[in-house]
Amino acid sequence: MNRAATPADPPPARHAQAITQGLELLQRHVPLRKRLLHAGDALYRSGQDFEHLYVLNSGLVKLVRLAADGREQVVALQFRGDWLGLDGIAREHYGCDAVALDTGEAWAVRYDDLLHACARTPELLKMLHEAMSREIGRERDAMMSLATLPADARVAEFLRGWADALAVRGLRTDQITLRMTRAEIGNHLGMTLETVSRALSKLERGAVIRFEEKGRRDIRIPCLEALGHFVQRSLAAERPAAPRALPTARPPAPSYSPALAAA
Amino acid sequence: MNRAATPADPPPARHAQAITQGLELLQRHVPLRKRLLHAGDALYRSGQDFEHLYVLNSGLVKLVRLAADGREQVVALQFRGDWLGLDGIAREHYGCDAVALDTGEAWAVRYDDLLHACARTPELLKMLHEAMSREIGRERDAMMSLATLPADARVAEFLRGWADALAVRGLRTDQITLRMTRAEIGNHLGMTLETVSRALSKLERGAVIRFEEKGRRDIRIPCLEALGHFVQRSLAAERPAAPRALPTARPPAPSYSPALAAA
DNA sequence: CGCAAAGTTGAGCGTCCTCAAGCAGCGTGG
DNA sequence: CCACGCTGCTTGAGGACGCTCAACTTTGCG
Repeated sequence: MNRAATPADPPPARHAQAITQGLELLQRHVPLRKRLLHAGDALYRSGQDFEHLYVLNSGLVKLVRLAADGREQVVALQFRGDWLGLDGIAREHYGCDAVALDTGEAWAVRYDDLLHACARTPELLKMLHEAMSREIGRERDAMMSLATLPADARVAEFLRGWADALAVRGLRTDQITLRMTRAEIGNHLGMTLETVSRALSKLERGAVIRFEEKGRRDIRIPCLEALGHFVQRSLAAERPAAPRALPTARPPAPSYSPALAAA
Repeated sequence: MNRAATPADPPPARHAQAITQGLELLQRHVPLRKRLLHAGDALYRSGQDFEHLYVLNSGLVKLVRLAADGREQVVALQFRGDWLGLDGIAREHYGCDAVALDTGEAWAVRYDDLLHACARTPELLKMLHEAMSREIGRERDAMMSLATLPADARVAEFLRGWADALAVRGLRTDQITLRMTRAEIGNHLGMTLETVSRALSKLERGAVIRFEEKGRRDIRIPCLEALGHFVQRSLAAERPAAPRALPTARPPAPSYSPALAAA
């Protein structure tokens, strides 16, 4: 459980270990209060004074942003090892509600304590910065999904992202239990619950996913790549030739293809 | 220019000073290389090795995310005082192209140097964390715009955000010079250039904005609040009663209304 | 002066939203 | 135990918002 990760391990296992080791590091160097969560519990709410960061040890949490006019938006889903409350640092108030979607455990860390610990344990600081950096990247991916994909593809991409999150944590990716209603998924993806439902039905008809016997909240993913292919087909269909590239970017276009080229 | 900000200053001036003081702090404690930018210059490109963070001292930069399949997405606009390259920390490669939209100056800071300086100057670390936290918050606001607003309102909200960015920096907000084409704005907002054009025309007809004499890239904003009102009217029109609240959030709904209640 | 790039505006159409009806799972109480 | 109601899900029909295609105007630059 705490042997060093080696290059011989398959990548998902390496990542899962990194998360576990990060949690151990945290536990060893920073005073923390563990908090048990049940589905529906709010870890914190938008507008409350910021004092703690939280690291999710298990379970699943949604972050819901609230606009002054009453609009709500599920801006992120957080899994084991993810940090919660990062948007509170700058404003000194949390910017979202953090609501558990499942039973789990969050570790509360006073931000001040964390900073002191970071001063003596640089690995901790590195971990925090990577968490924030990753969060920024994830949000940008989400923006791109919202802005460039049709509804069906957005749902497919959402499932792929969920499966990726499981893979990184060393869990099986051929089966996802959605712990959200269609309305929540739709809200997160910028579409109505009916459109989510239709998109899932379409994915099932295309044999990209399958529903489990009882309950249409458990989804089987026979082949992960098929989800990606579905996205690409959606794009090819509505955009036969050139993607209307932005004028200012990349005159020659080098050979590497970055961005989503992770594993 | 470097007197302390006092509570007597109006809020925008306080923020502008904070930015200036932050830049001075940086300059004083961290080795940095200044780099002059012209419109179209790329500060760095997606996929390049991450080594430097950049702080914008003047000018305007867009961040463009590139998907493996060729899609491009303008994910953020950065103004004076903003940090660039934050999404590179976790992956050790930049996740976007950073392209100047205007003449300006960026300060390059080696990330390692910055960390060393932070160890001895906690204010620096605070500044970095606030920048990252703010970025996360901004991106979430953008996501909410994309997911919940109709096209017209999204354009109005975009202008409001731009004006806010100017206000925070102590600049006049009654006039904006868009340094982007309609296509770039549309890409950023998840709509076509034609829709951007129509939305701007509609805002002009509604006397919410006015075009400057020559060139329709300079926009006058007689009244900042009018932009917000326009957004609210768009929402009220298509959603007469309840906003279809998410099931799990806020049973009672307290009295404070957070989120966008800044400045 | 002429060309290319950017912007505006209109007409037609497709995707997705709205509204509505029906069904399935599930906890409650008679 | 089953009726009942509630919440969540699915599916269809119709309509609207925004995209596509196209023509034209304006601006900027060599």
